[in-house]
Amino acid sequence: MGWPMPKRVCSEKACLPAESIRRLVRYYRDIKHLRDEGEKVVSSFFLSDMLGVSPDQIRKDLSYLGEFGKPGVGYDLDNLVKNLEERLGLSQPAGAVLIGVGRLGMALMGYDGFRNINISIVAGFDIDEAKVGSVISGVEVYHIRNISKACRRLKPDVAIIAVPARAAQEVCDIVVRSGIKGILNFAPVRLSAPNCIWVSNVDLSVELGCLLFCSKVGKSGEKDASS
Amino acid sequence: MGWPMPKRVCSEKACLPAESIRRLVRYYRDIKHLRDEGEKVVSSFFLSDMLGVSPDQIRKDLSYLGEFGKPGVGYDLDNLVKNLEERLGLSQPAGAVLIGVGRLGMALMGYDGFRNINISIVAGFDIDEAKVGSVISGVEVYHIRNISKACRRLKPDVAIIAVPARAAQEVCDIVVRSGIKGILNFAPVRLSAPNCIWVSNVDLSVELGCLLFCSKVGKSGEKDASS
DNA sequence: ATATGTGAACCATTTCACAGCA
DNA sequence: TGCTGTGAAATGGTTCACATAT
Repeated sequence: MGWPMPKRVCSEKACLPAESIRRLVRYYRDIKHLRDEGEKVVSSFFLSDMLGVSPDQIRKDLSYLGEFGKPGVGYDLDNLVKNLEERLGLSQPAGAVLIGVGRLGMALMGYDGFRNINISIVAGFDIDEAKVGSVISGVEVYHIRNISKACRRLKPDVAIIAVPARAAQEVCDIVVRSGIKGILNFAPVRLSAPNCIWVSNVDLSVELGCLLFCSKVGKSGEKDASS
Repeated sequence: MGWPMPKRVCSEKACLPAESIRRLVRYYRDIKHLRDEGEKVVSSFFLSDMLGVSPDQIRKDLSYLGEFGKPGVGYDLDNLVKNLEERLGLSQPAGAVLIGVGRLGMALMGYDGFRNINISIVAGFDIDEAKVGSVISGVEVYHIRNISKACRRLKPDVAIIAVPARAAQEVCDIVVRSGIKGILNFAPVRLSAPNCIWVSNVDLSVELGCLLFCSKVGKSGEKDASS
């Protein structure tokens, strides 16, 4: 039984909550932006205002990856960005293949937010011959039957599945056989994959359904940081 | 300071973890599907296999909303679906307005997964005059300046923001002034909104970045249910 | 015998408090 | 003094175990 993201993730050096990773990736992106605006040094308190996360939480999250700050001073931005990049595995450009060039797939191929974390979509795949050979947002579309061949050439780090629910498991199997180790799945189904494969689900209906529940039956009280 | 989803949500009757709500919405969708296939009664163990969540967790989640099962028997599917629908606030059709008819916006307007939880997008809005007046996936597109007027007529329950990051806060302000109580935000920025507004963020870059971290530096160990 | 519902135990994350360094 | 890094405490979600109903 393959299974979705655990609540805690361990590397050689550290073991940290999945929620911390989420926050750290966001810190990285937003802190890099701050650096690009010319800022030099920041404290966890300054970051707290910017990111909407408590200073304690920020320090704890950062401490999972190393010691990047100077007591009494704060964090040197250049240094912090470089270290986060390194520790998060974002220091060299990563590639993703996208399977399913429908409306959502096309939107993802053109989504320029991935660039901010040094990830780019290197190829698209679809079963529809009419789409094969086209170039969308600068990315070429191939037939699904050529995934394995393309993966040998492009060496993508992860795959994004944006096909209809009924086709998702089959695509997942193909992708796994092609040597991919991480899958971002937009299809509203539970994918079965070997334990060594990381599967992360983005379920748009569930997100919208949760929000509706909160806004209809929830009493708005104290709010709090999360995704 | 407006703020993203708390970790716990309280209604008149109950107070439950946000993660439970996520799971419950998913239960609802998948259990309804099971019912439509003709199944009559299920146990939490059966559902566990189907949903990839422990039977204990399922019973606990369901118990937050009420008592829907019969000891020694299981859950009557018709009854369970009806109750979940009711308690989750999904029993009557809900409407969402979508702001930002770019590639992602168009994909969301055509996303038919929302139908499974009785939510439909009732109008699209954009600042681009070329898009105004067009009909995408059966939904008409209006100019952003007409949001308030349209909201008075359409009474949407929630708004979906799919505009570029730089425009998101302004759109958020407009939407809040129009009386919307829940916002699903796809822009990678922290929105500022009054405390009585629920804001849920879907950050595609962060999701992909997390996955990359896990698949590059994470040691694949025991897996576990989540989003 | 079988399966639910739930209080209690357990465990992980967040928050707190402070030692230590600039 | 100001701020980081981190053990320790507190918080809260998940798992366990069992009383209860069929």
